[in-house]
Amino acid sequence: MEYSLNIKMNEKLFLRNPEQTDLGKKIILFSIQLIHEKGFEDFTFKKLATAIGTTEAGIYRYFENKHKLLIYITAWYWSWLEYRVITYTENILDPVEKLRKAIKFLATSVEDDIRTSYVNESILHQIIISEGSKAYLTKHVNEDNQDQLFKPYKDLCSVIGNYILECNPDYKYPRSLATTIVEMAHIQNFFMQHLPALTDFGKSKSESNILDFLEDLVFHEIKK
Amino acid sequence: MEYSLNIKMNEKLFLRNPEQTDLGKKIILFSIQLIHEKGFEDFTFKKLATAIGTTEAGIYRYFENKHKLLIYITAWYWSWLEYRVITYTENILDPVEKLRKAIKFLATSVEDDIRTSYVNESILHQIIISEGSKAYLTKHVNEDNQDQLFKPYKDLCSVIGNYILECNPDYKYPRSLATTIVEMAHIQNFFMQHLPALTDFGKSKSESNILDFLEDLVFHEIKK
DNA sequence: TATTTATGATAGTATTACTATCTTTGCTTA
DNA sequence: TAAGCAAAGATAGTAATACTATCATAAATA
Repeated sequence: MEYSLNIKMNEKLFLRNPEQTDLGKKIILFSIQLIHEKGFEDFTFKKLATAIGTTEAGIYRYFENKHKLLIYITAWYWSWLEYRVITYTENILDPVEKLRKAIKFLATSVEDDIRTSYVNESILHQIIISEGSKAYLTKHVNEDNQDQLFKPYKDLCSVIGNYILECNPDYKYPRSLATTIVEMAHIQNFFMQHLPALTDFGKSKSESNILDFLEDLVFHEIKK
Repeated sequence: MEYSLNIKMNEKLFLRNPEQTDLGKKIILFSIQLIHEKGFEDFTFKKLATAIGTTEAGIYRYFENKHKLLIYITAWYWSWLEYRVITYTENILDPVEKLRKAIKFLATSVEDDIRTSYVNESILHQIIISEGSKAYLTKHVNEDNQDQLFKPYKDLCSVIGNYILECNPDYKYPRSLATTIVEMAHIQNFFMQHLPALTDFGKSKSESNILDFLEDLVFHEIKK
C-alpha cells in the first residue's frame, strides 16, 4: 500500500500552488536542496531555475520572492512536525510522557518521510536549524503575521504549551516555555555543530545530549 | 569630568579601524540607525553613504561588506554588555544575586551610554533582538569563528556560565543554560513585540515579565 | 617642502530581483 | 476532430545591489 501525506498551505504564501504541478513540486524539492547547499543569502531564483532546468520567470509564477518561499518551506515543516507530534502522542495518557515525546520530536533529526515525495525532511530539518528564524526576523513580520503566515509555528507551540499545562495546570509560562523548547532545540543544535564552546555538548556532538538538557530544563521548571 | 569607554575590536572585522577617524565613527553611528530603520536585508552601503554624506567607496575602505559590519556592531554590543555585567556584579558576594543581576542586564532595555559618543546603545539593543543572530547564521560561520569574530559573545556566555557554576558547582549544563538565557532574553522580547501569541506577555508587553520568566526558569533548573 | 594618509569624485562590472511579452505544448471539452 | 485554455518555455529588459578601480585633492606629518 502506498501512503501520501498532504498538508494544506496558506494561499497567501504562493501565487500558484506548487503542490499541484510537476514544476511546482520540483521547485520545492530543489529549493530545499539549494538553500541547504548555499545558505539562504546566496540562494537565488536564477540558480534554482538552472538547477531545475527551467527559467527564472517560471519560478516567479509560483512564488513572489525567495523570502515567501522560505516561509513556505518552514511553515510546511512546522505543520508536518505538528502532525507527527499529535499522531505519535495521541495514545499516550501520561502527560509527562507526552511532553517528553514531543521534546524528542523537536530535538532529534528526522529521516526522510516516504509519504512526501517532493520534500526531504532530514535536509529540511537542517534548514530549520540554520535559516528558520530568518522567516520571521524581518521588518515586515507584522504584515506577514496578519496574513497568518506563521500559524503553523504558533499551532505547534500551542500544542506543546497545552502539554505543559496538562503536566502542571498552575504553571505560569506555558507559551514562553514552549517557544523556549522549540527555539533552543534548534539553536543548541546549531551551536553544537558550529560554535561548540557555547554548549556542553561540544565533545560528543550528539543530539541525545540536547534532549537530556531540554528535558532537565523543562521538568525542573514545571515541577509542582 | 568626562568619561570615555573604549572597546578594542578584533582587527579582522574591519579594513580600517572605524574608531580612529571621524568618518569611521560616523559609519558606526549611522549604520546602527539605518539597520534599525530599514532592517538588515534592506540596508545597503549605498544608502549608508548617502545618509552620512560620503560615497560607497568610502565605506568599503572601512568594511569589506555589510555582513562584517553587522558582526562588528554585534560584537561591540556583547563586549560592552560583558563589561557592564562584570563591573556591576563585582562587588556582589552572593552568587545568586550576581546571576540575578546578570539576567537583568540581558533582559532589560538599556539607555544610551554617554561614555560612548558614536554608539547609541538603546537602538543597538533593538538591533541585537531583531538582527543579532544573523551574524552567525551563515554558511561561513566556521571561517568567521576561526577568525575569533564571535569571541565577545562567547566571553559573555562564559561569564554567565561561571556565575551559574558558582550557584551550583555540580550543575551539568552551565554553558547551554547560559546561551539559553542570552538567546531567550532576546527572542522572547521579539516575540512579545511581534508574535505575542508565542509568549505569556502579550497583554502587558513588559520586559519585567520576561525577566520573571527567565529567573523562574534558571533558578528552578539549577536548584541543588 | 616633500610625502604620506584620508577622503572625494567618478566610472564601470557582474549579479540580483524582478516584470513583460510572445510562443509553444498539451490537455479538456464541445 | 477542432477550439480553447492553462502551464511552461523563450527571450528581453530594468533598476538596484555589491562590489572594484582609478584619479584628484586636502590635511596632517616628517
